[in-house]
Amino acid sequence: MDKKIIAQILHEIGVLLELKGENQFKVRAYQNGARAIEMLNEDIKQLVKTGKIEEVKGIGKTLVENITELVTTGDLKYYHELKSSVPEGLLEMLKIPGLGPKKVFKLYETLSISTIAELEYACHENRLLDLKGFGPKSQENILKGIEHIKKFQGQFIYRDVYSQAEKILAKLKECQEINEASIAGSLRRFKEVIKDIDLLASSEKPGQVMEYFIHLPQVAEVISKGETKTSVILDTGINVDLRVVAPDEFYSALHHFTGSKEHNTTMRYQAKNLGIKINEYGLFKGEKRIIVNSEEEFFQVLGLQYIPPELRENMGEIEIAEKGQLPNLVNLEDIQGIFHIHTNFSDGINNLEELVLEAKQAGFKYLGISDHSQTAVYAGGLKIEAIKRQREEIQNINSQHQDFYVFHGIEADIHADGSLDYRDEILALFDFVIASVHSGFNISGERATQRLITAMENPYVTMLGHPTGRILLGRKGYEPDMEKVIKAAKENNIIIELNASPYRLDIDWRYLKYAKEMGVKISINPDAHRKEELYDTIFGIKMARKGWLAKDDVFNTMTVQEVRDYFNKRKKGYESSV
DNA sequence: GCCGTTTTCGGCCCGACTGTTTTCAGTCG
Repeated sequence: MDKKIIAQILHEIGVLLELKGENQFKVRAYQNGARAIEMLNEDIKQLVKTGKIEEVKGIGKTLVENITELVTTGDLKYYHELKSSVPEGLLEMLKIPGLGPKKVFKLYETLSISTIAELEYACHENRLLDLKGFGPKSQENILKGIEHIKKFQGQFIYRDVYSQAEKILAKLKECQEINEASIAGSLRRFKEVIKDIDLLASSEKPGQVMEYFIHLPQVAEVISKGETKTSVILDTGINVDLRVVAPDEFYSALHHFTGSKEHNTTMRYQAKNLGIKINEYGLFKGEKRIIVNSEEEFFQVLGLQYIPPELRENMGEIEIAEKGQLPNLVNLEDIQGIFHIHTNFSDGINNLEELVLEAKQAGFKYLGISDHSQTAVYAGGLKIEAIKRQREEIQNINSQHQDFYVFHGIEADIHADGSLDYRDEILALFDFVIASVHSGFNISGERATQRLITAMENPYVTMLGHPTGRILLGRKGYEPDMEKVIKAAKENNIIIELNASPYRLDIDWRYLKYAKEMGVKISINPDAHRKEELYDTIFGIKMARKGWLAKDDVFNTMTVQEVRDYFNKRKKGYESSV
């Protein structure tokens, strides 16, 4: 059992205790404990074995016992007892805006409501009206919330939200009463999935700003409106929160509203040690406010290096910033070329030449073509004859372009047993081979892990494609043990793909830091099926930054000559071993 | 439930807004 699952269980215990009306500080202790475990660098089994787990801050006597039970038996009796005492539907009900643990439990206790469906029915029957703490407004809002959840499941992928946020922001900047405005929240932190848009503005006249905001043409409904905080729903169904602060509060507020909540919490502890209090209006030493004129200055006051928004997830960034050792994060300009491109030989829309022209225009120096392999019949996977034809076409293109190079690769399907879709002598024809899973998703995590590892042990494989097969908000993917997969990549000298399709963003950024520490290179691949999708590379860059990657950690920041040398060296490696 | 050199007891991060109240609990970020 790895630390991620342990952290999840501790977190869930916290939520369950909250639902049962337990002491809020006990709840917090479990949630702090969950975070502490998540942030560990060491192997948790080892920590338990050596007893060092007791030394972890936030883990006391009870949590040590619980964690030890989880690690040694793979289970926790207390967790099961707790879980069985709380109906599962109550956790679902927490997703309805305006409903927190107290109210959910009250509904359960007094009206025996334990699912969203039951709650919806009860609202239609007006049964919430007599309940203390509830009234007609809350009943109405709950129904709206349920409708919203059903319609949109309450979440959106980054790409679909960002352009909307930019448009609203541009409109705000036109408002004369606004001094400064910015995107904040999870969108500013480049989270792959977004719940709502957070915007921040500064003004002397917040009331007028709010009036201006709610009358924007995209606004479909006003949820709440105050002097400093207003929430609306756009015609596209997404929530937007606008906060307005005084001009000299802007940068400390920007930090506050960018979050994450966990990052802010740790920042407050950090500040407290220096005798400074942080709230959304600024930094305070006693009664006296310390005014800052940029976010850089905000961090400086607290003795920290500037932490870019994408790193603010409480994954050790504050500690490292204190030492001044944050990485210099990779940029789009560092990318020399891109791999994992589909042409009309398989399921891509464009031909090779169209893709090359677009790539040149985008400033790339090389492309790595990788169409589907023969088993992927649905996607027009390449038969042997087509491979040879494509090879000739690529050689032809390469002879025409002096300042651009096309590498010939393949996206080879990984079969259920981990074997690849072509014989070795066919795989040997390519400059590079991306091994990916496209079928048989319903396997255990253990089998998925073994399947990927077996594929990576094939000496002809260069890269592992979209390691979990997830589709954001759509498909969970097979759930391999990513730490084992990354270790195997290291042992077999395999590059791991960060699939930059906004629907995938797979490998998950949460594992990038580990891959970096292990010295496994990451390739940011757009998985483009049409020329416009070459530009999806930017979403991969955002995730790479979120995962702490610097230029040197990313394979396709290498020049065309460096890539050629790398592939040639690999080829020699397996030619001599075969 | 966790923590600690002012403490082994009594604290634990902070504030806005809503809907319910008639001064505030609950939710949210």
